[in-house]
Amino acid sequence: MDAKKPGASARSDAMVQRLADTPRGSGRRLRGAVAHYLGCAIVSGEIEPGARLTGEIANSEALNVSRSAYREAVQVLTAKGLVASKPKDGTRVMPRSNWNLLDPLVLAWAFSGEPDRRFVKDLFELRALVEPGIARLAAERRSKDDLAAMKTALAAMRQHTLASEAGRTADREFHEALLRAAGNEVLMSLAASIGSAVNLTTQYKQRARALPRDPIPDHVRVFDAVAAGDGEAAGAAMQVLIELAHHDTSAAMDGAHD
Amino acid sequence: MDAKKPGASARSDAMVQRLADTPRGSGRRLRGAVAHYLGCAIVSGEIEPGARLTGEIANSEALNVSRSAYREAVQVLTAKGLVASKPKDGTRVMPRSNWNLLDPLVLAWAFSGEPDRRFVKDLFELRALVEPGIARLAAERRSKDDLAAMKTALAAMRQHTLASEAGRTADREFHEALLRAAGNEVLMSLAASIGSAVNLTTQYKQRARALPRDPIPDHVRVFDAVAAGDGEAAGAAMQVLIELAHHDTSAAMDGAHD
DNA sequence: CATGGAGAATTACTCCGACAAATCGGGAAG
DNA sequence: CTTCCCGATTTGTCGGAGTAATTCTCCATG
Repeated sequence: MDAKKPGASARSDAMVQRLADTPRGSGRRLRGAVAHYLGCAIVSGEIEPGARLTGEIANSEALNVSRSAYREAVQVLTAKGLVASKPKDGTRVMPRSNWNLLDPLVLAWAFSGEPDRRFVKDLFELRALVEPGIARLAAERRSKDDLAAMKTALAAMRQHTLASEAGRTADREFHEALLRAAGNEVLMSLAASIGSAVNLTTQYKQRARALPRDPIPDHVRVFDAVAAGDGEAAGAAMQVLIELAHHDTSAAMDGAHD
Repeated sequence: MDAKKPGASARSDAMVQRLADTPRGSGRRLRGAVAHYLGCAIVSGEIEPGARLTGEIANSEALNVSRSAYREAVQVLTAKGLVASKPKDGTRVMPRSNWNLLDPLVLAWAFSGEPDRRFVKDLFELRALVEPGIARLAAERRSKDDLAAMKTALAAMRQHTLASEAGRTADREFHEALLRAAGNEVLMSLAASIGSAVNLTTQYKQRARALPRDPIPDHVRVFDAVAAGDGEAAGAAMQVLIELAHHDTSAAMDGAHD
């Protein structure tokens, strides 16, 4: 059983290829590429929950990486709740309910292929729950510095459009300032995850060449309400902003039927 | 460089001791213990953000573990956003904003010592934002099966008290059934994290021997509203439930001044 | 004096091969 | 039929060696 079971060898080559394809720019190490490869395979459903991964030795050889690198990649997946390992039983994919869907990397893997409609809907439902609340808290607690930061971010958004990298950075800074104003570390952590998901959907929207709306007025409404200290208005304004974003994203996904 | 720099050796012994203290029941491997040790040290602030961890070789020797085990532990921390590693620069603790505070393990580390008042407040703020929304969605979408599951869980809660393990399990099952009814995977993932935090605070409440309130009526109100399909009422009932829990927890933390 | 680039030092990263520990399944003994 | 033990399988841990990336320093150059 040493040599060429042609099927297996063919798949190995394909795996090595896909692994080599995952670009790993500065900082993305080999183990990161392996984790990316496995993570995508799991999140996309290619490997179903309950299924067993091939043994470490075999799998690491198939990917042409050392067992150490492979194991470290598996540790990453384990840390995110995607798999669990036991001696004799091997490494098994955990049920979806155990996955840490809010982890930025897991989100990235989920969006690496065609994003699942259902998943996007769920994400926007979460945003609709949380972000208005953040806006409300921010309106009640914002300091002068917070307002100033939001103001400059808003100005930058006006100058560069949202199509440019600078514009998107300004958008992020606006939301980050809002978050700081809310003064809640846990919400910050959650919002960071959501933010990375937003970036991915935004990217996707652009891929579909749908950039239909000027987001500035909506942001201004949020800012005004926060500046006025009106929590209810801030929450309402943010809710509108999210509903519009959801609408745009849905439209982009519908349009991308090609 | 083999023998006794007395200071370093003393600390090594202490570290080895603390490492041996972390119990690791079936499934908790050595690397898990190392991750626990380092995670606690970081989350507790013992190692401040921006600080550099000692090099792999030195640190793994200090803990009396192999470099492989140590590295895999660090991978776990990296996966949770607590640290980042670069050649030449070493492994540095990331700023708190980068931490994945909603990860169950990170939460466990955060609650391993005296829980931070501020942190608990932030957590309850998140619960106050999210859980009423979950209840509302559940009321609008619940199926007959969901209602049945909630009913049986509620009955179990009545039978065993919340002081027993069976009672707490029933409590978890109630909330899990509610979550399934809401039909949102992302919310499920988030709620799982929150749930683990709730367990920890509950444990803490009991440590402080404060178990002042009968939680059944509140749960019944939520259940009735969900059964009736009244989203607003369900959200309101859940909000009350959370406010009471927050109140109890705060009281327990005040009482635990000893 | 400022500035940019070549090189040295440091650190994490990857690889390898061997052994230990844990777990599961089946077979022997009661 | 139950219980216990033994062996096979798979992950877990170990130690050491060499590679690659990043930073810092220092010197040459403008």
